[in-house]
Amino acid sequence: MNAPVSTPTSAPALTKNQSLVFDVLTRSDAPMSAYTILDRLRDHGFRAPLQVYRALDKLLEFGMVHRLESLNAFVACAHPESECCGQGHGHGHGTVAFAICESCGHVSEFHDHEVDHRLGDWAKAKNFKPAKTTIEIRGLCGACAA
Amino acid sequence: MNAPVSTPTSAPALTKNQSLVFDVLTRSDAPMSAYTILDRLRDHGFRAPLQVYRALDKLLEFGMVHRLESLNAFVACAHPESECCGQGHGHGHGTVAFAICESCGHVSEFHDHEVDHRLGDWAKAKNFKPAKTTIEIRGLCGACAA
DNA sequence: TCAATTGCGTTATGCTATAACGTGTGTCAT
DNA sequence: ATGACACACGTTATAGCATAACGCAATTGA
Repeated sequence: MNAPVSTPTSAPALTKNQSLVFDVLTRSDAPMSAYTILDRLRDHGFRAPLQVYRALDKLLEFGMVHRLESLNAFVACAHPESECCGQGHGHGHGTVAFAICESCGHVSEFHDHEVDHRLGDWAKAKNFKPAKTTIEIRGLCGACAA
Repeated sequence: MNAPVSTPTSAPALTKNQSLVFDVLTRSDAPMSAYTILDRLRDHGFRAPLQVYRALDKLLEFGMVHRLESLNAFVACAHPESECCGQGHGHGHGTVAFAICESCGHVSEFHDHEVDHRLGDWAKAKNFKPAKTTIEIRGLCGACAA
């Protein structure tokens, strides 16, 4: 009774816990820490951090969620159009960047092919094999910079 | 007796604690966590994390040390030539990127003007005011990818 | 049917970071 | 000088983030 439930639609089937965590992240308009997610899900039977972290690990693996390293927090992927951004799944469009407003907490996810390319060139030149690339810009969004 | 001691050479004068922390980081060829630094400095009278974090805060402010967000660790700035990389000090050359080897722990610091420029353009277009930008590539260095 | 895999729940623990308090010491305008 | 201020420091306690290690339940597939 703990196996993933396949959906009629698409993408990897999520287990109950994974769905709950993903839903919470999707509804949020700001990044959430694992412990905040845990608190939101107490009513649904969550008791321990590991329940959240395990679900997050899978969602990260599926490319449905991103981790913001500079915040120790998580967001749902902003462009769910066709299987998303993952690296190592073949599809997707490479590295994603984030602009994080330090005032309102809003996060904009975007992709810049040229940036990707430049970093890839550097890696190639140095014989470095990239596994995962993090790009996070912290500052003030248009609304907050007013 | 706790005030910074001015050196004959240059740069902001460091206090004793700041010097100790900076020295430890400079001698290390891999990033160090605050707690690892603390352990290295027990013999020099360090007893509590705050002593390390306070020194690190200043060193970060001076641009002499970088924080690796994806590692929760710190490195000495790799290009001490003329006052370094800082943002907000006027000098320096903008955002710095890091390539982190997940096998040997070695970190390469570099700068790509074009990447900087592209991210700056995105920000301008979105009316986003960047304060600090993080770029970290994790993977395998040439030696370890062998 | 049996072994392997995967998800789950629980308890305990470890690592990372900061809050809040008080002390000492320089600076500088009065 | 003296008092106000800023800053570095030391200490204790606590908050916030993440994982180790155990065992159970269900699914899969040889």
